[in-house]
Amino acid sequence: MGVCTCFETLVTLLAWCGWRPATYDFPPTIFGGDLLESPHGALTVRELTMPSFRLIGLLQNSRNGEEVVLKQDLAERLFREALQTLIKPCALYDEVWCRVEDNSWINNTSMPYDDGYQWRKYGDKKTSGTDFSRSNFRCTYKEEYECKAKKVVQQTSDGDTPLFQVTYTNKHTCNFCKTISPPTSQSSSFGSIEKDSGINQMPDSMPQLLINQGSCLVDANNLREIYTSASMVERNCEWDLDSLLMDLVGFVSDDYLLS
DNA sequence: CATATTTGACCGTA
DNA sequence: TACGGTCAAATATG
Repeated sequence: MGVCTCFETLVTLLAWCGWRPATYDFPPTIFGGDLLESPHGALTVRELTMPSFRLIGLLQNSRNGEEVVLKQDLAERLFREALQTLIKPCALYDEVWCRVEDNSWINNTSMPYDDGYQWRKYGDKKTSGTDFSRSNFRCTYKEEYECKAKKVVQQTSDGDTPLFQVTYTNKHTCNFCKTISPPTSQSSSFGSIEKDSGINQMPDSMPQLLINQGSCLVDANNLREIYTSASMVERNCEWDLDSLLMDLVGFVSDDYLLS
């Protein structure tokens, strides 16, 4: 498993667990630049898109102007952050999805994140009643695939934990770079939690991504089975996290030593 | 040079 | 006429 595949795998797993990488997908001015700190302050991540994880961008940056840390150390930090998030995903991201109309979803989040699609900003408006501007995005592949998907990002509050309202309209028809999308009524797992008051969390179903593992494609569900030990299952726990960590760090370390 | 963002102009709606 | 969504030329970025 090469290093990029390793990271793509990790990001896929994280996406499934609700982890949200920091990106500059949203107006950089909000954060004063294109380097964002993840909310729990573990890493600065740059130029992260899913599923094409831009490893170079990640490795080029470290916190607080430090010299780039040792690659293996950086990898371990990333994975440890990931594991912490695997254990407590909901505590880190108190986000809520609300359905507005049939083709429209609102996501209130303290952390705008790369949702796996590629967007192009086409407008920025000052709106009445708020000091924050509203950013309009359309799918990058609007022309190519006649994709009508759009999203609007509106910061709704300031302070230590600013809030953002992200409105998605129309489903993607491009089927390009899809990882996580607003929940759909067709989502089987989503139906079970769509009960009270129209407020929902993201569905917890594994994204149906195929992960390029060497020469063969492996369904993400298979990966989960690999890293789920019998004892963990018995205790109704999720993952054999230590095994996952050691394997991932091992993959990355090997690649670093070769480069 | 290709692609993305910024930003004022334009236009539809209420 | 105010507001907000979109366009598109200018500008930035890699």
